[in-house]
Amino acid sequence: MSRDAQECGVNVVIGLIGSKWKPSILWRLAEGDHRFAELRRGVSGISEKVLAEQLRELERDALVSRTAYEGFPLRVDYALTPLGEELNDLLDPVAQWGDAYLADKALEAPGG
Amino acid sequence: MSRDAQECGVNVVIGLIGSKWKPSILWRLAEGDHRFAELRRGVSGISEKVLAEQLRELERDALVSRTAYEGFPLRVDYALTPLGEELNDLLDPVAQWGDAYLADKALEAPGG
DNA sequence: CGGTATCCCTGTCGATACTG
DNA sequence: CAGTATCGACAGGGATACCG
Repeated sequence: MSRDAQECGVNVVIGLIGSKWKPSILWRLAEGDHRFAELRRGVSGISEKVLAEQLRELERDALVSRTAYEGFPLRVDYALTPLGEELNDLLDPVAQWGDAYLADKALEAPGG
Repeated sequence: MSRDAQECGVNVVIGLIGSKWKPSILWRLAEGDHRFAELRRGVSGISEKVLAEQLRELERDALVSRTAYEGFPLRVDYALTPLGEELNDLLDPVAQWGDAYLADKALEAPGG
């Protein structure tokens, strides 16, 4: 695959978090550690398969860390890495802009 | 489709520019107006169909404006709207972070 | 609880040919 | 030059069932 699209930097970030669920996962994790089931509930309609998938990618990309505990019942915690927090912070103004954009659009097309 | 994923704001922005080529198109446009063929060359391996598609979406989303001139040969200019510039500016630090991320990864896996 | 395996559906993108 | 039409490939994601 490599990078056929320009390496705008933005493309890198989109490659990292540009999937359907990753931003939501990251937001949840920004609040603190979460277990698998918590994320499953917190994120909305995501399936187990996809959540696990996204989590593995996030882990691979060093944005999220996974901690498994030995006891029973099974327990695994997911948390943002420093890198993940960095990105999350960076994305905060973007999120605000996105909200404002949405509000603006709502005004233009109230009948939506 | 609507928005099943959380409206994190980031998801909004990803919906706007999270496709394969839009960031690159936006970067080009950030340099100033461009004609269709200029974008086609500037963006790399994008096909006419996809470029036209992306441009229409960008226009629909009020990020890009289209200006057609009557004369011949045909001439159409694309430019960032104020909103588009806003977003582009906002994304600049994100792009820098993305570059740094990439450089960092390159160090970790030189044999990549 | 915390996952993995399977199968399918859909959207996105790519190649190519054609039009005003 | 600046697109549109058509067809096909492919990856991401969804539903469901099963495992340690």
